[in-house]
Amino acid sequence: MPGNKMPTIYDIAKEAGVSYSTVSRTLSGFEFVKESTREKVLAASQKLGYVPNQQARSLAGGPSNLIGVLVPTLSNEYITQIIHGIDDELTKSNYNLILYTTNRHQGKEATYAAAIMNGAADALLLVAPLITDPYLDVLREQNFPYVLIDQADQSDQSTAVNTTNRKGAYEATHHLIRLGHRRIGFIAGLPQLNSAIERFSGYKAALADYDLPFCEEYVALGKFTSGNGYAAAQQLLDMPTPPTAIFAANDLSAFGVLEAIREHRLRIPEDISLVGFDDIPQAAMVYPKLTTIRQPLHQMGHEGVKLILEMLADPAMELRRITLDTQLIVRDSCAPPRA
Amino acid sequence: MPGNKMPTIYDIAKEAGVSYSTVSRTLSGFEFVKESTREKVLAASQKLGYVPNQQARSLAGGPSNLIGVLVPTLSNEYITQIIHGIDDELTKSNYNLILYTTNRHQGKEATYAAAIMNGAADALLLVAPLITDPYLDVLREQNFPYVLIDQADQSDQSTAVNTTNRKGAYEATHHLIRLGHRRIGFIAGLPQLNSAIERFSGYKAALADYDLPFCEEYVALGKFTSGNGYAAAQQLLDMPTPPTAIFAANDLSAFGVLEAIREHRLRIPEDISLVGFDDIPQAAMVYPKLTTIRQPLHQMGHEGVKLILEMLADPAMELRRITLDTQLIVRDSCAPPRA
DNA sequence: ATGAAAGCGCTAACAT
DNA sequence: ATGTTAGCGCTTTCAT
Repeated sequence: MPGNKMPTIYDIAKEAGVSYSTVSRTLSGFEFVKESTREKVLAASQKLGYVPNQQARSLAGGPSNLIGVLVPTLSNEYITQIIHGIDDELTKSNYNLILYTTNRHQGKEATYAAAIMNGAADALLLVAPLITDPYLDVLREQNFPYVLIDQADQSDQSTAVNTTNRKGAYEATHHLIRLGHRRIGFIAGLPQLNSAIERFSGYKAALADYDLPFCEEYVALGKFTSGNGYAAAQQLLDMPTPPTAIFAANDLSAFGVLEAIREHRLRIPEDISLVGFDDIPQAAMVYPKLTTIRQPLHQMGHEGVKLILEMLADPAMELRRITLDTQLIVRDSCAPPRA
Repeated sequence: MPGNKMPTIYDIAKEAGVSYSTVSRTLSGFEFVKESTREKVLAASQKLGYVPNQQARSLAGGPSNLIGVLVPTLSNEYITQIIHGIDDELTKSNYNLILYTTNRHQGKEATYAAAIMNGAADALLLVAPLITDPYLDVLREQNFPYVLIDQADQSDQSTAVNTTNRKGAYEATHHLIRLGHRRIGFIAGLPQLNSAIERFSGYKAALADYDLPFCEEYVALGKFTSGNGYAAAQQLLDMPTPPTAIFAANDLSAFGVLEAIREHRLRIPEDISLVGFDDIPQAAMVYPKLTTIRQPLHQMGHEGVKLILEMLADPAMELRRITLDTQLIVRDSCAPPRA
C-alpha cells in the first residue's frame, strides 16, 4: 500500500492543543464544543489538510457515508438512467455511491449484499434485483436500510419505488387495439422480474377487455435484451399468420424487434406496428422513432434516494411504497394494420 | 447503525479451535498454514457465513479491494460506455468499483481524490478529469496508483489510456474535404480537455493540408454537450455564408447540431453534412445515422483497468501510455455539397 | 506452523 | 465542555 502520510485527528489534536476526542467531536458535528476550541480545531485541520478516514470512522461505529447501489448490468440505458438519477440526488447529500454490478448473477447479489451489510455502506439501493425474498429478510432482520427500485418482493414488506407497469402495458396494448390491430404479439421480459410479470398481465388484460383472444403463440421471450428481442421477433415473424403489431416489454428488446422486422423487409409502421416500454433516450432517436411507454427513470432514482435518506434519518420509518406514473408516448412506429 | 451481528474472525477461531491470527492468515491467503487447519478454518467460516469486513481489513493495512473511478458526469453515454468497460474488466478481478461523480467540479475532484488516497480505495481511475497537474503530483508523490483515461497531464508523467484524437479529427475533416466541402464548421469541445485540444488541432491540420483557409468564425464552442452544440450550430447556421458541413467534436454536441439544422429546415446530408466523434450507440440510431469517428470506449475502460491492476501487482511499474486507434465510421450524414 | 500482542484511525461511553 | 479509556475487525510483527 502507498506510503500514506495523511494527518490524523491525533495530529490535529497536537496542533490545536486539545485531546483527540475533542477533535473527533468537533469534526463529527457534536454540539457541545466551545466556540473557541472549535475554531482552533477547524483551523488546525485546515492547515494540515486533514481528510477523515472513512474506514476507521465506519469501523468505530460511525457512518461510512456510502450508499451501495446494486444493479444487474450496465449495458441497458434504462439502468444507467436510473443510476444517473440516483447520483444526482446523492450529489446533494454528502453520500457517495458504491456501485455493484451483478450481471444478473444471483450469487453475486447475495455476496454483495452481505459485504454491504457488513459495513461497506450505510444503506442499499437495489435496482431491479433478482434477489430472492430470504435475502431481503436478512436485510430486514438486521434492520439494514434498503429500498427496492423497480422490483417488488412477494411478501410486500420492502420499501420500494415502482411504476405503473401493468397500466402502462395495458395502454400500450390498447393503443394498438385502437388502431385496429387484432393480432398483437408480445415480447416478454425476464420472468423473474415483477415488472415483466405486470407488463404481461397488462397486455393480457387489454386483450381480454376488447374481446381479443389471447394466443400463447404470439408471446415470445425477449428477456429484456436486444439480442433476445431480435430472436423472439424472428420467431413471431416466421409464423404462418404473423402478428400485425408487436408490443415489446422494454425498449431494448424493441430495438431487437426493429432489426428483425427490417431483415424481413417489412416497413414500420406501414407493414407492422411496434411499441416499446421505458422510453430510454434512444427510443426517440431510432428510425422510425419508437412509440413507447415512458417510465420516469431519473425520478425513480431520485425517489429511491429520498426514501433511503429518510430511512437513514429515521430508522423507525414505517414501510413506504411509491408508485410513479407511466405515460404513453406516441411517436412514429405505429399505424393501422394493412387492409 | 444497524445491529450488525456478523461473524468475525474471532468467531471462526472459536469454531475452528485455533487462534484468530491463524484464521486471518488462512483467509488472506498466507502460505504457511497446515492443510488440515486451513480446512478447519475454511469449514468454520463457511458454516458461520463469514464475510470479511473490508473497513477493518483496509484499516489494518490490507487492501480495500476497491477501485475508485472518478468521472465528470453520468449524462454522457461516452462516459457510461467507458464505465461499462471498466466494470466488465473489474468483474473478472475481485475488485469492486466505487464511483465518484464530480459534475465537472474541480473542487470535488480534489476532495474525492484525497478521500480515495486516504484509504477509500486501492487505486484510482480518472476518466477525462479536469483535475490539475498539482493534484496528480500529490498522487504520484504518495506513490498512489492511478491511471488517466482519455486525458493527459502536461508533464506527461502519468500512466494513461488515450486514443488518436488528432488523427481522428483529421480524418473526419478530410472526409468532408474529399466530398468537396470547402466551408467546414467546427464545434469545439471543452478547451480544458486534452481530447478537445487535439481534435481542434486535427481539424486545423486537415484544412491546412488541403489549402483551405482556417476561419475563426467557423469555430463555435460546443463544450461537448448537446445543448451547447445546439447553440453553437445556431451561431454557425445564422451566418451570411454558413458552412456546408459541420464537424462536431463529439457525438453529443453533434446531436445538438442535428436539432439546430432541423429547425433551420435544412436536410442532412443534402443541404448540409455532419460528422461527429465518439460513436456512442445513439450515433447509429439517430436519423440520419451519424457519420462519426469511433473511439473504442469499452476497450478504453478495459485497458485502464488492466494497467491499474498491473500497477497494483507491481508498484514499481514504469510509466506506461496506451494509445488506441480511432476509426472513421461512414454512415448517412454526409454528402457532397450542393452545386 | 501457530499463538500473543500491538495498532490502523476513529467513535463512544465513561469520567471529570 | 473536555480528557481518558475501550474497543470496532482486521493485519502484522514478534515470539515460540
